[in-house]
Amino acid sequence: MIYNPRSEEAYRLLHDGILALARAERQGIRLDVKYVEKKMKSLTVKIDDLETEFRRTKFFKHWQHSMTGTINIHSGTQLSVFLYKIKKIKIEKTTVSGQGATDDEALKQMNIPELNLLLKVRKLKRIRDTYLSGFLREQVDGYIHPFFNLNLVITYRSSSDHPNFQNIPVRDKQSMRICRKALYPRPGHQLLEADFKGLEVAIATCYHKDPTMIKYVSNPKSDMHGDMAQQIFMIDKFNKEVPEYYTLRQAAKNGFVFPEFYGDYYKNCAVNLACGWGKLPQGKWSPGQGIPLPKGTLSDHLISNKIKSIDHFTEHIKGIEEHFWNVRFPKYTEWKNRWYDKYKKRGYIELLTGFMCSGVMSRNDCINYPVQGAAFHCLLWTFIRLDELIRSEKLRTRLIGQIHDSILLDVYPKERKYITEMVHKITCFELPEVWKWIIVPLDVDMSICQIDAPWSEKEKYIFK
DNA sequence: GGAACTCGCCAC
DNA sequence: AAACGTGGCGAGTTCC
Repeated sequence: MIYNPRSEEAYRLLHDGILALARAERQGIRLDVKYVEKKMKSLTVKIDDLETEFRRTKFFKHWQHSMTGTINIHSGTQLSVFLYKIKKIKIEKTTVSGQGATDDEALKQMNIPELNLLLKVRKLKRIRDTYLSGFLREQVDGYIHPFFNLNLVITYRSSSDHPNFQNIPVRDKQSMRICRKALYPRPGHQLLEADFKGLEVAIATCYHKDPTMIKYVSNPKSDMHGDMAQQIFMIDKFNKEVPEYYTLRQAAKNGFVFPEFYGDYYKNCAVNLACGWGKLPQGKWSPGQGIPLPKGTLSDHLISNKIKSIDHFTEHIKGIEEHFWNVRFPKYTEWKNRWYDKYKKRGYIELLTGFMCSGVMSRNDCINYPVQGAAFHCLLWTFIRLDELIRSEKLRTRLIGQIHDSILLDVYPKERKYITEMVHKITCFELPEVWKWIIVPLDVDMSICQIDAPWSEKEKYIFK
């Protein structure tokens, strides 16, 4: 529901936005149908081989004898019964409904080699049955036409379906290559991706205006995640060019900073940091454990700093969390409290882009929704402007997709220089000019594929 | 035989 | 006091 003085502008954003997105839907993304069909077949062979291998193991025989009906090795329910009721493995992790979990994390923890076969099969099946078969089912004359919705997400973000273009694998290299190798530019064209850099952090800063955060997001040489890695892991001379330290920086970013922004708390962060990212065991630590560092391993380093167990580490992270919110970013904390109090008083919150969120919201919801929503609106505004530009100048480049803070274009190579300059101009200059509430610089990262190359072959693009 | 649910997992 | 936000989707399972 939109009911505020800026509702006309807010309305126009969604009106123009959905039209621009509909034009992208109509354009579509080129699919290599032959490749997908071939790959699905070869994946099927691999999956069958792995399943055959699994069925020969003692583990499987035991499972089979333990039950009366026929086994479905892909049934979480059956696996849960076998692992926790028959084999009586102690439940370390439960599902939301309280059953013993059988997800990746739970199975890895058990250290049963046969389960690794099952995990491999799961991954390959997902590639085949979710992504490749989805592409094939949805393609028309060699093009997929993902939908982009503006009316389904509570935070005012978009969603995508038929097929979902916003969850194609990227982090896992094998899955990324297989899935993204299916998607091509038009003949003679090249795929270009433009991503806002740290968009949600920048937009959050426009709400809370914490001076330390303003410095972090305004100074390209500063490095919040590096600083947090240095503090969390107690590194004297931190240098993100050192590969081992870069890993710690990734851990700090994805295992502490972002979860804290979303409202997580230190206990979860500590376990994820140490056991997930750092590969340390739960309980007491011994020398030589965990990921390697320039000298020794993570456990060696932490033990030398008097942190000898997950409990010690959790206490340490508790201190880091307190420092993070009370010393490093106190104005951010004040804003969170003020913002939530305001919601409790009025029953709604207002986004910087003029939209309202109301209804029952938790504290975390109140703090996250306006950031997610306004950040996506920056993307949508850019998308609309690019769509107008491409149509008014009758360019051959096409807008073909969008993933929350990034835009995918199918670029006519002769227009590449012009398009990338315009993307830069629109995102970094025009947008903050029009929306005065954007008080920190915005920046955009671009990556590109060679002419006629698929999406899996993306490289960094330096346009300046 | 389909609707609704749970679980697991992909993205940002 | 509470304790990570938003989606889509496939497969298995249960309910009617």
